[in-house]
Amino acid sequence: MKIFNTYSRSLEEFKPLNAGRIRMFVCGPTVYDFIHVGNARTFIIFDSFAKYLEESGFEVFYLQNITDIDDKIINRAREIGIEPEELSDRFYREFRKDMTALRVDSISLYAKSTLYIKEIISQIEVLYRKGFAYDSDDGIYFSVKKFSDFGKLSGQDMSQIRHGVRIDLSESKRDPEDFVLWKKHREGEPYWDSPWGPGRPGWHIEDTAITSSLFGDEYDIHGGAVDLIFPHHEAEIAQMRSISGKKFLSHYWMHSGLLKMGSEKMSKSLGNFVKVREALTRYTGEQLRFFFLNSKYSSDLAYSDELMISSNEALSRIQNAFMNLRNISSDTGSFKLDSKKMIAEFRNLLDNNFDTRSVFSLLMEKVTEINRNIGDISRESAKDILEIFHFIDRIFAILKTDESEYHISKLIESIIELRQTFRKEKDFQHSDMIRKMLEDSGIHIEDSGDSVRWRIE
RNA sequence: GGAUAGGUGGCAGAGAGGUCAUGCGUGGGACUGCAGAUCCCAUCUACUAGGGUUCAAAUCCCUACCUAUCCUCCA
Repeated sequence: MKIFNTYSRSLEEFKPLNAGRIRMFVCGPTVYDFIHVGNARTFIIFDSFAKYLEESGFEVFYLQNITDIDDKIINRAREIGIEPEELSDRFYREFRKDMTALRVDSISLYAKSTLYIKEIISQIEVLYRKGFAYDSDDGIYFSVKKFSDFGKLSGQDMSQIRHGVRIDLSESKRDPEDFVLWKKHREGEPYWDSPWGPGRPGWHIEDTAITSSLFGDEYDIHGGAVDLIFPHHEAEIAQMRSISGKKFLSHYWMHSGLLKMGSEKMSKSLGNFVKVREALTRYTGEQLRFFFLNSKYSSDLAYSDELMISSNEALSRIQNAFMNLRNISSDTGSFKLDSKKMIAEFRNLLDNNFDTRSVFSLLMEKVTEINRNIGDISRESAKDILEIFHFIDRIFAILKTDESEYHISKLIESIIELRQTFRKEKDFQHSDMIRKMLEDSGIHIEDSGDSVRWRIE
């Protein structure tokens, strides 16, 4: 398997540190609000990648951190008038709900930063003792100058960095590029005791404390979106390698591209974002997954309702073919596909830097072939072809494979269709009656123009 | 100013020296009680511009222009 490693800027043959076992870490969210679909793209990409690694026979420990203490959390909690802990708890739970709805279920452990304060402090102590960190009036800082490889991952020459353009130059730092490891306590903020007095961790140190407790000094894969490369991932490398003295933190660095609204990155600060929670009222988790996975993971991708709709058309064809194959009851038929061969081809493509786009390109061709021959497929042959779809679904989770859930949703959809015919005929007596029946069964209906959205309350 | 990715058909997006990407959309047709689903055909001088290398370049090299991201926080 080949992976594009950001560190070397090249395609490398992937070799796990321990044969058969992979330790993968992906930066998680700061839980101060609902996550948006841009965040979701990254999580879906790495979820699917982890699923593929497992499908390829590796045992994967997939670790994700949860930043549950941070300026944003404190500020937002203050605005609403609740405790930071209450806020982060709430949005951690909301985040997990989103992940479930998006079928992101490959993470072995979600590690909350505040549960690793002890490890964070001991990392800072080591850095301090070794001379990489210094004590200042408002915190403990990492001295970037002391780590000569700083900038290697992002290709930055630290002498060329433009200081003070966007960041306020702090008097407390020796050098502008230094970053904070420990923030000293300020009135009204949560704090923990430490050798430097009460305070709380800086952002970058959480991740290395968590990975070092669970993985040790080194691990296989570190993932995240490109906007985290500098300075976050550089800082992680600097911290951990300064502590361990080793040549690597993660052996492979994988970065996913950004989701764009128009020509700009979707982000909280620009305000041009769509929450996952909102998107899920319009689209299914499978539709969002298919949209995100049907492009190269490392490229930026534009998001819009229009693009979602066209992507959904393609997904429907796949899902319809899948459904039709499952419903075949004929004993005779001459059409066959060699599922073993197809799956081997898919693996080949995925082994090339997780080329999901080519997989779907090939799958679409096969879907057309299947549909063309749908009347000439025996139950036996359909069973074999379905193996292909099961393989696809194990990795991408884009099909509704749960039989009961699938049939119930189909039933609901048929009832809604029936109701639509009444609405079109302006027979509102009957359409309202159907709506009431559905509402009574806990199925909520929302009309908007010609389309109908529904959800189980 | 520096760094890192890019600039591909109406749209979204793969590919990375020679053969069809794929999907959506659009037009036509087949099937069908209607619709839907599905299939077929067409949309085939698409690769930012200008130079160069090569028998052959969207793909390699040079130059220019443009875009995004990072150099606070961000997935």
